[in-house]
Amino acid sequence: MSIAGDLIRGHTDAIILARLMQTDSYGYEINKVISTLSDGRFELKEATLYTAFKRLEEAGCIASYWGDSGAGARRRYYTITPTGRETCRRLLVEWQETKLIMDQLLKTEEPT
Amino acid sequence: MSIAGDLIRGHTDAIILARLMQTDSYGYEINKVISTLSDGRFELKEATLYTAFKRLEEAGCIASYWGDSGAGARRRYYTITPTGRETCRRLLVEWQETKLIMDQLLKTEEPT
DNA sequence: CGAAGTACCTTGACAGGCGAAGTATCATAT
DNA sequence: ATATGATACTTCGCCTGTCAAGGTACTTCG
Repeated sequence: MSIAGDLIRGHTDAIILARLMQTDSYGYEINKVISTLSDGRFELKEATLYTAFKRLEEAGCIASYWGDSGAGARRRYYTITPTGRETCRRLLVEWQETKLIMDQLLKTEEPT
Repeated sequence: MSIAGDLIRGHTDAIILARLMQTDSYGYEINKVISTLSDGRFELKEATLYTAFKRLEEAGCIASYWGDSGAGARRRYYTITPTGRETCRRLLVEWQETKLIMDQLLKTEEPT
């Protein structure tokens, strides 16, 4: 992985929820979308992803149901709950804030 | 803390190195600077900070020396090494990249 | 003297990411 | 038939970084 795992830590939930804001989906697909959207530079490992699903479901942010498998194994679809939407919005705001603060903290006046 | 610790996770090293790019400093002061620059919204806990110093020193990114204490206890100053500068530059680039990718991943078309 | 500010350090618990390994289904090629 | 590869989910256990808590030590001020 080009971008280390610790950089995504704390953002996994936000990423997953943001995906589910668009449409219901399932693990395998979400992983692919993330990979695609990031040009292959971000990648959630399966273990990470499914752990996150479990965590989010326990937190009431998402709900799951078994869906039809187009081709291959059965799929467990996830849908975002109202709580999840709210959490997602909060996380998005936090991300915007984090960006600003980080930019401030990382500012250097190193002579070129 | 308004911004959860996990959001900075993986960025601590970058923050510290960026500070040391400006000037030599010591733990207590760096913590204050971070707090000031972020309007009190980011805060590295002491344990985290000193753990990071240790990690960075072992990695050859920083070096330390005992300095004079203006008032109060003795201070262990840290200075950034060439390796540290290089690491810092890399982390800054990674941060820029992370921002772009995250923005991409968090994009939602939620109707207002 | 005692309290408060400055300054550093360590231990142990906890949580999240992830390598690894396993299970199961279906399509396609051999 | 059977093997391979893509699809798809799950669990276990390790590793690493954060942090609460507690400790040490010096200086200044009342």
